[in-house]
Amino acid sequence: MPYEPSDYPPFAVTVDLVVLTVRRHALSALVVRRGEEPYRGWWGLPGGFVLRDEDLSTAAARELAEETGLQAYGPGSGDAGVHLEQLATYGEPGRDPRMRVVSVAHLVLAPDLPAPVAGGDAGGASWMRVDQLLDGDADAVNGRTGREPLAFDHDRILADGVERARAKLEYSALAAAFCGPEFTVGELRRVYEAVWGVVLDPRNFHRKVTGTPGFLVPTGGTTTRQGGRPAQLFRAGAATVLNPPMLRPEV
Amino acid sequence: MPYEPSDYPPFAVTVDLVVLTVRRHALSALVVRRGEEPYRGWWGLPGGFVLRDEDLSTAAARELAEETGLQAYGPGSGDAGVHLEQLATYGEPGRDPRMRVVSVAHLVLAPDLPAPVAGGDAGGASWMRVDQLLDGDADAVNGRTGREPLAFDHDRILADGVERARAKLEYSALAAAFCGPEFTVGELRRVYEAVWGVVLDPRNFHRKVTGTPGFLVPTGGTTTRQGGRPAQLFRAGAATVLNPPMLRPEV
DNA sequence: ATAATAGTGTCTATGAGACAGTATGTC
DNA sequence: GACATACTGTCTCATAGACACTATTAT
Repeated sequence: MPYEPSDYPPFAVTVDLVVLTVRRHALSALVVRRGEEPYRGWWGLPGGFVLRDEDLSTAAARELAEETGLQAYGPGSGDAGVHLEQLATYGEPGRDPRMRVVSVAHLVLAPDLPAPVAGGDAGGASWMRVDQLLDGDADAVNGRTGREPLAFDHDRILADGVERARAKLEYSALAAAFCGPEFTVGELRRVYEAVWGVVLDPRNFHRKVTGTPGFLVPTGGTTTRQGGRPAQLFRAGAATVLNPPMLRPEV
Repeated sequence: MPYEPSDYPPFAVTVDLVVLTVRRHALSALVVRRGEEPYRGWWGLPGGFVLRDEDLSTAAARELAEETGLQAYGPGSGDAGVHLEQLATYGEPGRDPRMRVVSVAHLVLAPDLPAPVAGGDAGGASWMRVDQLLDGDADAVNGRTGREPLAFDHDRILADGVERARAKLEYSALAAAFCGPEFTVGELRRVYEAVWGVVLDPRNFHRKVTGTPGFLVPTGGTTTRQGGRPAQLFRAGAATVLNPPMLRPEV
């Protein structure tokens, strides 16, 4: 039974990006206005086709740079850049009306960007609050919430990415990926509060994160940019996994 | 810029399966002897091409049934069958010498099968101990361990699948997926011990799992198949997430 | 002074881990 | 009887969560 890959149906492979950041105390995602059919004029996740000799994570990093100017580092890469990891793959027949397209979604965690992102080949890019994008009962039977759904199955991809980010904050040191190179404990706490949508006790949070070895490294500096008493500045430590984990409050 | 998916390079898309079980106190994976080039005669993970109108998880379930006879249920499906979830996607150029192949790996957790699995279109299938398949320094500079590496990048896929399984036992109720429909607390403990490669205190384990609401449901029966005092039989409860988690001992 | 945030200390409830001891089957 | 496993109870230590209190800035 000599079967060759070329005997099998051809697929197009794309990467889609769930780029998350925390802006003004709200978890936000990067969306682009689509300039092409299908779903022309709709908001969607940034992404694009994987090139012939390109690895999946390379394609994701390239698309990220094209659409946002952000430099990513994959697992095990250098020290500068934002966090990028593979999220999941979506390949339902019919998810793209043109042909069979399999999309490998990636998750990017970025610090708050000073300038609004510069669009690539898409019409325009924008940060939108995740709670407004997802908003529970989307096109539920009666609940007209007025929000526009994203193109393709991007609502579901975004939801999966947000859930992954929320879960990873519990047992990894990734929260620092939402901050700049130097940050205070209070700023880190506000990241957790925005991503989880909860309020955390500042005192217990401080004790917890400063007591976890390898999580935070004091840089020696202080800042008063949050007002109040000057706060120590930290940078992310070498620890990548948090043990014991930081559990989100149950409600 | 009218760009169409068909303008972009064609990929073949496959699913590969990391099928894990616990046999004789050892975490084991299903491997098949390859009957075709490339890597003819090597052991590899079961898998195959995704068909034209087939979802990714459907393809994984189909390949699983073809090669093992196991019936899978995806997330949100019925009540019979083994656990199947998407693991990750591997698309490095050159991972298949024939052409560009992107493989969506899936993880299957199955109870110990009474009969050795019946092969599909592959030469033969076999359970092999994970510790023997992975075994630290594979083709390390000098450490000739004598083990044969798997075809393609299946060593890495297997390692990722094993790590996912180990991590999921901590915070999910998935350990029961390795047991039959009815099992004792001791049998469940031996699953944890085999997957994590540790020894757990039977008394504390018993207190922990029976005290977690929704994890175990007593069926009323008892068994002495492990020897000693008859043990209560349980089936998996509705709980899917374990809170607080069952942390693996550090060391 | 007031307000705001940073940081420390202290108490309590809960759970993990160590381990004594009892129960009930097979040989 | 010995032995194996199941199960219960008790103790100790670590940690999460609640919250009082002090410290240091801006206005």
